[in-house]
Amino acid sequence: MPTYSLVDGNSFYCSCERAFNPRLKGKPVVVLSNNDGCVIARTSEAKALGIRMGEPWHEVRKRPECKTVMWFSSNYALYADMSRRVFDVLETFSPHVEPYSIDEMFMSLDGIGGDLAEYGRRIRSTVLKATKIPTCVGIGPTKTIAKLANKHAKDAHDLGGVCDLREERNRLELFGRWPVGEVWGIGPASAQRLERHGVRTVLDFIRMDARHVRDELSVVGARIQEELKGNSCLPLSMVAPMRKGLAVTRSFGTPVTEWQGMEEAIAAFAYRAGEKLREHGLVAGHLTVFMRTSEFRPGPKYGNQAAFTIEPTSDSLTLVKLATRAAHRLWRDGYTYAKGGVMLNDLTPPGARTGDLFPSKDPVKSANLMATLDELNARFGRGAVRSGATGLDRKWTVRTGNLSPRYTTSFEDALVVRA
DNA sequence: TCTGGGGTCCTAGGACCC
DNA sequence: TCTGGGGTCCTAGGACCC
Repeated sequence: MPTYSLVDGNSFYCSCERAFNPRLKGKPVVVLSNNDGCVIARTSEAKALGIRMGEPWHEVRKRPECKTVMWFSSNYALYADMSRRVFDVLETFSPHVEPYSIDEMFMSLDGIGGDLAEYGRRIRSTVLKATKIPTCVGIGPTKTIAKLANKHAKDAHDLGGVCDLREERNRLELFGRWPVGEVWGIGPASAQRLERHGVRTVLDFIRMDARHVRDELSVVGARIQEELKGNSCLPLSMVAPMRKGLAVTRSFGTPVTEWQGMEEAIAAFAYRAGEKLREHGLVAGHLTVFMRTSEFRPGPKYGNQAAFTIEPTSDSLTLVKLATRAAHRLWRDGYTYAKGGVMLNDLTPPGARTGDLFPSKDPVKSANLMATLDELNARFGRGAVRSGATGLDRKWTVRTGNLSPRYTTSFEDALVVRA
């Protein structure tokens, strides 16, 4: 059975600010989004004041008890640099580290003997010493369980920041108390659907009929259920897959009512999008432009987007020209626009042709897929599983028996083969 | 039993994540 | 005055092909 751990920086953005400013220690600190609009990170002291994630800062700062809160505009260059430092430390503990987000890293602890909780404590103290970033460590037989363990390590202060849920008997009692919505991948919509079936806790969910889960929550839910049962479906991938798209979008600081203002904004977004593209050494073959009125303010609502294929490019001026032309078609007079953006998709290295395979495609996933395809073909006969089967988690076209349904999804078969 | 079958590509929209 | 900015994956359905 594999062993995963998830190492997660506590109040990461705030901790980064604290790392360079000792006076912030023990004080309520928040980091704000672009334009200083909302709170996107807060220390435990700030949480204790009732400041919620995503709350508009202009509302929070008015509250008397929040007058003393120290606040920072976000500094993503700093946070990315701190994230890399944490990664470097973790690599001294395991050769298999997958950065999942700026503040979370999955690690494989396979083959590491002894007391893993003790190992986790050593990871924490080493990271803290080297980077001044406090962390929590969750350990489990699957990524999804490691994620839950990490959350528990954060909540239960008697654990010393480390929680090991490898043993099933240690899990089940906790699972019976946790709402299913706390599981990684189960959001509000899924939780509501499950509630309708009387499923409230993680334990309820594990005990739900697998086919039923698939019908309600698709393969995504089925995979999560397997993971919670202790069967690993989500492998570690150390190679970052090639970026699939990028976006530059903003809420406007002051609402836009004139075409000229919109034109300038879209041009700036497109220009910046081109810069990002060049930073990654890629060109884009698909461009999307959108604009919309505020969701929060009264008045006439309007929103629209235009998406189209372009000659692959990363040239900012070309992108600006194409994007503003598209924006012009979307523009309607008489509205107060609050938001807009430019998105780029179909990213490839320059000069790539249709059908090229890029080395940056995740080799771990690819190897798993090919092995699984081979096994399925061996089982159902050569050529039984055809293209279109692009992963464990996608459509499988299985040519056995009657052909009636257009696609036969045999996720269960895939799981059997894996096991 | 069965009312063409199998496939690709594209788009839109939903859901979730940090 | 002021309400984030990114991302990923999955599903469904239409157009089109042989």
